[in-house]
Amino acid sequence: MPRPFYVTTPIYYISGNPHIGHAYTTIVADVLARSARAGGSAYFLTGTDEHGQKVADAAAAAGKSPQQWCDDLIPRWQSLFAQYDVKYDDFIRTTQERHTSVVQGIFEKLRANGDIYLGKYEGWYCVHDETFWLESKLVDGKCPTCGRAVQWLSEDDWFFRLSKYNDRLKQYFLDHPDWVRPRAVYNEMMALLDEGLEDLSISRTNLEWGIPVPNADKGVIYVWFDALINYVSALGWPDGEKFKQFWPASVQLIGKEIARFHTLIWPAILWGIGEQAPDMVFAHGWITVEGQKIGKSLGNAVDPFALAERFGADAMRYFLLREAPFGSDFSYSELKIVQRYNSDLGNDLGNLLRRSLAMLEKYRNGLVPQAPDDTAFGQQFSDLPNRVHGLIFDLQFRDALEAIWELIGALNRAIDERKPWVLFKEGRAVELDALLYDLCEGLRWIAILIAPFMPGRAETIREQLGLQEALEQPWAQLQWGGIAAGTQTAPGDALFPRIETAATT
RNA sequence: CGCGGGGUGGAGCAGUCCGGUAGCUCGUCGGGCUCAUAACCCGAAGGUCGCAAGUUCAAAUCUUGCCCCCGCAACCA
Repeated sequence: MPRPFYVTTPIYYISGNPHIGHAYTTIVADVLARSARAGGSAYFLTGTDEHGQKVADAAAAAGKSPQQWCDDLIPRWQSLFAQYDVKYDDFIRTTQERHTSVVQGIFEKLRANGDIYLGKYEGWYCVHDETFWLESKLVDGKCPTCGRAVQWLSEDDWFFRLSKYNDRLKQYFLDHPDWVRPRAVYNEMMALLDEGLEDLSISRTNLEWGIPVPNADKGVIYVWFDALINYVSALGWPDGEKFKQFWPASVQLIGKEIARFHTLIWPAILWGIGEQAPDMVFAHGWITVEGQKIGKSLGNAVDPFALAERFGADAMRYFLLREAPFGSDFSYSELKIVQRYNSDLGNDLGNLLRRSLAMLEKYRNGLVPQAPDDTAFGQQFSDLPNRVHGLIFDLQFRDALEAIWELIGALNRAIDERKPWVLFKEGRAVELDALLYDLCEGLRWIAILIAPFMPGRAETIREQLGLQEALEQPWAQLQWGGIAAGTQTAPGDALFPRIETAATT
């Protein structure tokens, strides 16, 4: 029985509508969770981050209370994930009582042991934007966003004694060189540790939308301190059954811009309350549009709903994980999606299913023949499931998909080389049966292996093959020869109908 | 000297940590096949791996300098 697998996404800050990047991270987590479930138990957490100034501002602009604003937006996020076939186990909202009580509990515990203390927070402050600015950010001594004069503000805030954990963090990084990935992010965080960490202000007295500092007459807890704790509050820290079962997290997925919070501050908080740091934090890259970062200010945000509708959840999931090595930025364009769709999904995979079942239908009335004695494919690909499995849990999704496509390529090649139409015409039944069997069995493997990536189409393949078994099964036990002779197949519509566009013709 | 990432055949990328005949996908050109979603299979052309110097028997890969592009710098995955 493998160790229980716990994967998290960042909780998404709901100051606006979701974009394709939010879908991306969540899909990756879903692929990991589905893969883990096939071999054991897994828990997959996502959710929303609902406190802080920006949410308060956005709500005010819409004439709503912050809570109402969040409540109204939640369905938008949940329907996004549903549209991409994401099956999370829990969806946490930082405004839920189960979360706020844990945050306050952790605050209290850290204050009791001296890791949280009262100090002074000082800096340049723009009253209009309600934002603190570093001296270096000021433009001509004025607010860089609104141009108004700034004032020197100093308030009493609660501080987290982050500096105390600098050495322990550094040692932890040295002892666990793979705990932060990819390498570039690890190096960047190490550089910050070498510079030395300063204590962190974790309360705001000028803000009301947040979790109140416990046993204090004013102030709310800094939104990041609040947000990070979701990963354990959702499990019912400190005594929840799920917490005992699943913590520490196996993989925490984040975007690279929030690496410092997750790899420096988060472990320190955990250590402060006597818990373990997660096994791995993986900071993935950005989806860019023609090399430019996606952002509302740039007006190039990509609507994930429209993409799912146009290409389908499975094709989008495939594209996002196949296009670039996980961890790197990659440039998105609809033309690229169409090309991947047509070549990899339509031509290679869809067409393989179609031509295989068409021949089986024509030559053998759609019935899977006897398994051959000679299993060249079984030999050649016996290691494939373990290989793919290993690559997935090493978060090398692109390589995992390429490995699966090697089998698809080999099957397409076998058809050309062994010419079943000739075998049929010449009555060479043994050879024909052997090939047809291998094609069906290969497709069964493919359905099982791609299921975490493309759960919908994998299921379609399963149905067309006439398989009775569920696709979610331990890969280690996958053996060539699993599809039973006599299985009635049912050819259907094209798996990925070709998309014709001006650019592809 | 704020931190970091990147510059590889027409396009998009891998490979760079642990030097050893430059790889993948798409596109292009030629051929094959007819089971199939004008799909599939085989072959070919095409790169002084940003520039320069250095280390080495050997550098895309290590060192140094320079040029260009792009992110980040307390709340954008």
